[in-house]
Amino acid sequence: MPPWFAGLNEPQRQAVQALDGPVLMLAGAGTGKTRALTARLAQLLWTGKAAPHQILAVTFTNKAAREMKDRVAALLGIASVEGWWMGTFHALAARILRREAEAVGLKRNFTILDPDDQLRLMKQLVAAEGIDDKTWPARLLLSVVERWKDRGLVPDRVSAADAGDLAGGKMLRLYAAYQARLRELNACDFGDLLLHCLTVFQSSEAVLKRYQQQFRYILVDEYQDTNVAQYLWLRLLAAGHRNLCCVGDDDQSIYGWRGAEVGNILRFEQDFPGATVVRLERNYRSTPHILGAASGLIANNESRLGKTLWTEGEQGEKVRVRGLWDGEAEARFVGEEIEALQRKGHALSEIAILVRTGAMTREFEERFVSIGLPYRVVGGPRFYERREIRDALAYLRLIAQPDDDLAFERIFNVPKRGLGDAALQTLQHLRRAQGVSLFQAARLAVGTEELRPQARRALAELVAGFERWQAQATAVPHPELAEIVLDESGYTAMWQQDKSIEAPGRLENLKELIDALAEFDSLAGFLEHVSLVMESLQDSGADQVTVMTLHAAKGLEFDTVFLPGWEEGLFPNQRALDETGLRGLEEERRLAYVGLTRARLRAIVSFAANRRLHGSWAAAIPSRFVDELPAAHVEQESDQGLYGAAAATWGGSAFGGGFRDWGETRWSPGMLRAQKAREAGTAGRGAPTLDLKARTVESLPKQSHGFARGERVFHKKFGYGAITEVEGDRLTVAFDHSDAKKVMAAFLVPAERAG
DNA sequence: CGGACTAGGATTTTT
DNA sequence: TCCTAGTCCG
Repeated sequence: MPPWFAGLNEPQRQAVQALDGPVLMLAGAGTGKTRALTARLAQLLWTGKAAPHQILAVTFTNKAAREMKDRVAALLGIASVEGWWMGTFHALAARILRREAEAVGLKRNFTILDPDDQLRLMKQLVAAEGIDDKTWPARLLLSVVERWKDRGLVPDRVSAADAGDLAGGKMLRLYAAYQARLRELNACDFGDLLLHCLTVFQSSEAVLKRYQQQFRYILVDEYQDTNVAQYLWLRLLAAGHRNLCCVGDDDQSIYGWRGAEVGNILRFEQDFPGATVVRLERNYRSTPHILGAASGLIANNESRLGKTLWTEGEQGEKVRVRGLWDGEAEARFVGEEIEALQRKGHALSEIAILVRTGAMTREFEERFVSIGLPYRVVGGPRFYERREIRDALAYLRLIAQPDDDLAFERIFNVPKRGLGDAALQTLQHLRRAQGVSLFQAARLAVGTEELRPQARRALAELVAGFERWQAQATAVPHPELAEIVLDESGYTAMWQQDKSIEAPGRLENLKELIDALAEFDSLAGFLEHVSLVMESLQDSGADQVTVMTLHAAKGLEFDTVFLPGWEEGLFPNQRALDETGLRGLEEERRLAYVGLTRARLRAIVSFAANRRLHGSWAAAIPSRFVDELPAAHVEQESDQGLYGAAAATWGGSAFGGGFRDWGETRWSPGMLRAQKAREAGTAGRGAPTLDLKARTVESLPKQSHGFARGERVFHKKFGYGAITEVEGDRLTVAFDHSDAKKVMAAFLVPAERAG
């Protein structure tokens, strides 16, 4: 028996051995999915059922593809497996489309547009079609196009009903114009990579058959995050040998907002009759308490296949739930907890803070900087999205592909050479009239009186530069060429003269770009890589805490996971709720599930009663997800005595009373103290009620705050006001000097006791 | 053309 | 509150 079977459990072995026919591997969080997958690939090669080039393996990210390649090679005891088709949908589709480009009216050296270019293009077209961009922002219309592409819809397949009155009824025309313009530019956007592939496959039986025959075995990871276009792409390719293995977890589908269809995985058995379904339910990652909390939470979702994750081992620590005054306090709390862990010898690299929105990282960054805690933020501005990198790339793109008008527009006045809107308008006019590219138009304009002498001179120099660089491209090694281009264009000089603090870093990044360039055989190869692999080059081995979004955390695991910001509106995110209702809510819940299941040993959920959003303060209510965590696996904590007046009303339960079914009522000593203080009318400002042991409570009585409608109250942040509504311990207060707000009773004191 | 100012908007994001 | 994109004026 080959070595990769060692240590696999029964379902995992089944997943490895069921090589033929359709297979659905339902792999819960932390159930050793990657292990089974790599073993399966090794098994395919080892049994001789397929050569590497006959296996199509699709992953969600480039990183995942790399890791899988390395792991399979390691299993087989070789340095690397050459020649197989492993990568993301987009990378694989691009590889196919490069060969078949002519069939969809593109040249083989087509450009893959980045999101910035896409938006710029859409803006131009919105203006050209006479659509009011105030009512119909290009951003929105672009996302409409993207969603259509996600569903595999080319312009003439979109129904009038789908288009509705979008863009004032001009949406279909706009989509067609967008596609037409992309063809003129010899360019594709990301969605097109798949969409054009589908067109190729559907229009040529022979071509499709060739690929069907080649790919004897197809394997897809993260199937729950595939969209319709990807599903169709797979179905076409798999129709030949029917050896399709899809791996995923419906409970971890979190990309619906960008077109992913959980339905793909839910429907698999109907789509591929006779499919073998393997369930990996034994979790090797988390403690029973963490797993229990996560399972209880996700059980609130309706649309799921349902799994029963189990694990052996010690119960471990309960999931801690902690309420705090505001975001700042929350960051302080997390910082302190991390320092405590650090003192006990825990590695910072085993600690992560998973936030719902990117903006939330800031509060933690500020805190960590001030206490000197090493951290890194994953995500954020990616290397290839930096301005200087994108500018440099635009130069290189224009050398490789002179029809790339978007690249031309980007750099024709960067560095500033006295060319502006007027000059561009002239060139655009010429471009349209002559049916040529902007670069060609520029070349033409140099020989006319169309432009002012100054602009003409500048443009002539630019055109001459590009002609020279294009000629050099064949003779000079490409990293060197890049250096020449950046020097001669004045781009490097521009940043050298820039006195801002970012300038040196930008020059540094440009150097890095040149280094990266050297790792590729050709300029074209490099540009392909750049457009398909938009990941940052960060991966320092330093011992630092990781801060990132929940989305970015998918597939990762840590000993300790902090989950801050569990507040209604923030998480579940109000916008997700508004836009997709129950579907959105369930996706948010899956996101919470993903977050919890990242933790191996401990998870700490927190929420704040007040949060600053877009500059203004908002009172927050604990997330419904907090209520949904099963009491048996949760330890609830809250602050008291920390916020002066607020502590006095602790008995009213800032964070406890809102929880349903929290088991039997138990009063902690601290609560009793606070309650007594309240009854006695002595606000506990500064009262030493902070007692670590006393803070743990399992249940809090409801309606114990004793506030009534009409009562005058004082709130530390909002000042005086009157209660207009009471819903449990959530009160609506009409503040004298602020709008009416929902606040937690615990943060109110009767007005007569304030001050 | 380019710097300064102002108004609006502000999830999640890999490819 | 903070950032960016668009507008206005020198």
